[in-house]
Amino acid sequence: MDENEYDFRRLEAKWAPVWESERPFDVSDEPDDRPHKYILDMFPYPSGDLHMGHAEVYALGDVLARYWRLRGHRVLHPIGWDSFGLPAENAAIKRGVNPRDWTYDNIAQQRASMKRYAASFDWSRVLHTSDPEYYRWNQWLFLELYNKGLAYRKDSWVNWDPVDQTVLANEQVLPDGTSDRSGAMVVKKKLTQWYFRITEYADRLLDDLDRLEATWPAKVLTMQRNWIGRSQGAEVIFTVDGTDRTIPVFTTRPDTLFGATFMVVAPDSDLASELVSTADPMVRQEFAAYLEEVQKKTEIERQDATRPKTGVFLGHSATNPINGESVPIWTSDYVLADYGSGAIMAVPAHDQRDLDFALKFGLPVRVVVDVPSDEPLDPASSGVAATGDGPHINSGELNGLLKSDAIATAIEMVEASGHGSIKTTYRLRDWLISRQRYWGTPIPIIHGSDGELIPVSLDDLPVELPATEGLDLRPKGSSPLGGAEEWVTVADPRDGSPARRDPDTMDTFVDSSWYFLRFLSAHDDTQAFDPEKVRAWAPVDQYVGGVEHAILHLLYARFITKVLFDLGHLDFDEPFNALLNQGMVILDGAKMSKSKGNIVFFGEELDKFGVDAVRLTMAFAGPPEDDIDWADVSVTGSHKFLARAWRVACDVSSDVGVEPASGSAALRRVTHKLLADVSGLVEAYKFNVVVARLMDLVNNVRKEIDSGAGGADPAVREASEVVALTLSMFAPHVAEDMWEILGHERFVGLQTFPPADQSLLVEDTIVAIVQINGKVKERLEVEPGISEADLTALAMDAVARSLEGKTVRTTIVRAPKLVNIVTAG
RNA sequence: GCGGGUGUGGUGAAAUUGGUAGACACGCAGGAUUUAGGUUCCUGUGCUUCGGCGUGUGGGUUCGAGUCCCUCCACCCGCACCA
Repeated sequence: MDENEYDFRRLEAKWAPVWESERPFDVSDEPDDRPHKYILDMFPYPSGDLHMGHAEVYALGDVLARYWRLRGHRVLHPIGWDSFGLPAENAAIKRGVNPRDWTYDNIAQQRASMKRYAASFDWSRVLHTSDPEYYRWNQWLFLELYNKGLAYRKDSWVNWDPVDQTVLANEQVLPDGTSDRSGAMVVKKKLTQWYFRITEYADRLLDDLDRLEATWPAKVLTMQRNWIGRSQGAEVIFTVDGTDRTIPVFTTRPDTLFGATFMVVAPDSDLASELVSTADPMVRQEFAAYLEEVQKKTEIERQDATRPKTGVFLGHSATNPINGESVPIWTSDYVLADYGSGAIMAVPAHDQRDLDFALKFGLPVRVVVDVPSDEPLDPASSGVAATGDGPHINSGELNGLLKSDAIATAIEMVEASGHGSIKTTYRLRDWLISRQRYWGTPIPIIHGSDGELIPVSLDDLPVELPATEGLDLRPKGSSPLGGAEEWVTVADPRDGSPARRDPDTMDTFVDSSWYFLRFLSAHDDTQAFDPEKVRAWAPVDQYVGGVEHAILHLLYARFITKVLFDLGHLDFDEPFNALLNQGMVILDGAKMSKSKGNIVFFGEELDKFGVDAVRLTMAFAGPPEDDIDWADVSVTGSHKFLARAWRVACDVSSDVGVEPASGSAALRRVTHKLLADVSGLVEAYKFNVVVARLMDLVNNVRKEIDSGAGGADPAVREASEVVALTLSMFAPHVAEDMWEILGHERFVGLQTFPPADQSLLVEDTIVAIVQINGKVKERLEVEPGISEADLTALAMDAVARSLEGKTVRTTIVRAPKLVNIVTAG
């Protein structure tokens, strides 16, 4: 190997061991005066080696971490593994390996790849969520929620695979309604599961999004707002005729109460079965058949709004509290059991779904809002519901009122008679956290023989997973942990009688909802996190990760943070001050996938072009939020640029510390303009522009060396040092080597940017443009301080020929940059 | 259907507050060095009938619009019977 040739393999082999032994980016617990920054990349799931998506997120996250160090901040940039989860278990079943071995083998591989990738992580704080040292505190968190009444059990309808005998996530149900594992038609089954009461936080989760407006992507804010789906309206209470059973309904349009001509109840609700139990045998039979049909439908089929309405009459009627009218009660699957009260008042004239149903089953349609339109058409004959505003008719005291007044008046009316009130409803459901899986955090609850739920004492945590030996991990409808007889059987803490552990494990999103706090006290075995460290570092200043977590992970982490705030463990209630969602790395316009065979492998790219070239390409490809099509970018180009930058450092022949003032003013201006602009650019995530400016600076140094004063020019040294510093954000090996070649002590990543010299930023001359009627005609070199009058005179002179025979009407002057001459006619 | 976003050269993309459109690259063409190729260095490269024309379409505001407003078109993403 020639030391005078740029060779990325040599540089990687040279520097990786140095960083490995010196650990320049570990953050100690010693106090430090520098301002703090907590930069966090979403931690990976260990499902094999790293892929190009990881290459992007860890390249971009490292740009930000390294940037803040260069700005003189103390930066915490930790990494860990989200290592519980289903793929480990699937691999275990399929290949007969131990899920633990599979997981930790993959972690070892990813860890080696990450080190090779040279991200500036603090390797002293690594955590794995599948370590008992971590999930112990996950269990502590569960108990904190349980004690606060935020973790509870309830019956619910879940996706059930009748062949594999297991619960499936919605994502595991294919569009045709079959299981992605067994191919069997998925059905609904009612099971008792653990939930976290996230709905209690719906308002705060929604309202606090306003505080993130400037620092989170608009897309994520919108998605979360839609997901929470706050809807304001009223609850109105109907009464089943001949009984004192009441049915509350939620409506956003209480003003249309006079137009309610029937009610609809969700077929899978308790109310429907209760009502039908006292109906004719004929009705009962029809209902039973309908319910069976509905339950055969998948969630996907059911959500198809274009499907014709179906339903049956429930054999009862109810009284509308606003006008005492009796209306029939039907059931239909367009009403959902778990939204609102699972029952609605149907106003077919003013709601399309109700109208579709009414027309199908011949139910009456009564117009109560006179919606002005070009072609007034009766909804019953047009088939189009009138959803607009207008004066109310056929509505007693509401007649003549417009929507907003009518809503207020209607609510007053039902409130006065004790039949309703203002009400807010949410789309957000409570978070189902039970999983009938092995590879997760055991739920720290003991079931007494009397059915009592007994939380495991904090002293007995962690409840460790039993060994897999002798366990049947195959899906069978209940958790494999239930088969670990010795593990599951415990003495009831109350009286020593036989009791059983809860056999379920927690959703792995629980693990990741607070991991950013654990990094602050990764090895503390006395508490989940140290409040002192939390005060020093949290919340996270900058979070980096994919948009696929826009709802789930980010919503859960926000929820858990608010819970911990309420419990007094934190003094902030939003976990991530700023969020960057990087795009995907795709190939030939499509997402990479094994089946399509369009995969670029992380390791192969590093072998071919080197770590620095791949990282630089990630930053230079375009705005970080956009997808990178690997076919459209040039890693070779990045490699060539890095070699060019490295050679520039080799050509510097002045001494360390040489006074730059005597150097080329033109080159110094380019150098200092970059220094002046780099902060704004990085903080606006314009990494691609920083790289472009860096290339420009290198081109300028090259020119100065080759055709200017040469490598001895002090400005060349100054520029090369700024190149090394700036480049360290993108290409750590090249930057570190340049720094050494330039005669400095390592590490370049621990230096700070010199301040930009403002006096150097002023141009000697600038180009003013002369326009006629807004079109550019001439360019003039002028002094920056030129007066408006002088500039105008110069401009007039420059375009005199074009102005011949024309009358100048007015002149717009923006000295020193622009003159626009407006002519008449 | 509802909500959010994006449209700029052959390609990836730049463009403070409205003020030189296409920075920086890739690709391509030509040249120098070397010469087997590659590397390195230099020059050119939006279109053009050489008048001009150009930021998806059509309009508007303005002395001036990629940027602001309206219309339409295309594509991407999210949600989708949520009462």
